[in-house]
Amino acid sequence: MRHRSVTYSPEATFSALADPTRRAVLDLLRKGSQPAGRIAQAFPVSRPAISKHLRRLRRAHLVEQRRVGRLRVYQLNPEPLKAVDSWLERYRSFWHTRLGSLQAYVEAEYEKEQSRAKER
Amino acid sequence: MRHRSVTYSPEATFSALADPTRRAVLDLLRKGSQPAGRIAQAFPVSRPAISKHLRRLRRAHLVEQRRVGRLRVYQLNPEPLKAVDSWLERYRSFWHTRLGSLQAYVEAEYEKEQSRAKER
DNA sequence: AAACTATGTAACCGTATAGTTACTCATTAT
DNA sequence: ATAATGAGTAACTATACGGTTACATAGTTT
Repeated sequence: MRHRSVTYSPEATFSALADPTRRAVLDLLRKGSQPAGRIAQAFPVSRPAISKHLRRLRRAHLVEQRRVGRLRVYQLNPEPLKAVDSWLERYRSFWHTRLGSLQAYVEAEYEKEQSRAKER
Repeated sequence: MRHRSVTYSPEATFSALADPTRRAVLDLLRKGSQPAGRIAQAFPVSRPAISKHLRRLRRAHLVEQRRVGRLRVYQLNPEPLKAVDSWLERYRSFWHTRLGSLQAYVEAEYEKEQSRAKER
């Protein structure tokens, strides 16, 4: 059951990561799993607010929840972050090779094409 | 002027990337810079909608705009993605080393501490 | 079983977002 | 000069979001 082989929607992942509080929660969980209440203590917002952030993180599979007595212990799940990492892959070439200049070339090419097009 | 040494807010970057249309625009620009109109043609939504997406991408510094005649040519700027990449860095250890088991340990430790705490 | 505790949900509010159509502005073509 | 074209902005609408307080639920203590 630990390996459900889920596909993580970049949709859910990126929008979960868009909120600073949620990123801070993840950072906190890097240092170890914690129950909801203790997580909430680390933030100036109300506990229900954190509860909602945790739900969003859960739906994005960025955290997993285990019930321990009346505690709900949250644990970081880095899988969706791996997905982000591999999404970034296609852009890596852009900062590793000098592709800016190539881009400039493509642009120039396009603009030439544009002017040619005008002459039908 | 090309090197303004800007700091990219993960805030702006992640929320820009949260929208599938905007990610698609970036993917499109990977293949070369294009004017706004041509970008818009690639999508089923109205041109003003794309215009607004482009503004958001601009504010996130994920694209740059150059005016060429009456065209506005958009070019991908991978810098903020590099920032995302380095934000991810701190999580890489989580999927490279086997930290899951360590986490389990920390949890157990915490729970023990909890029970001890009860006894004042 | 009654009281307490941890956590999630409901209902509500204000603001942001993505989309639309209508309009404006600047540049190119006639 | 006038028309046409590319692109951004304005105004509006519906929905999502983050926050709040009040309430519900489940487990733990006494």
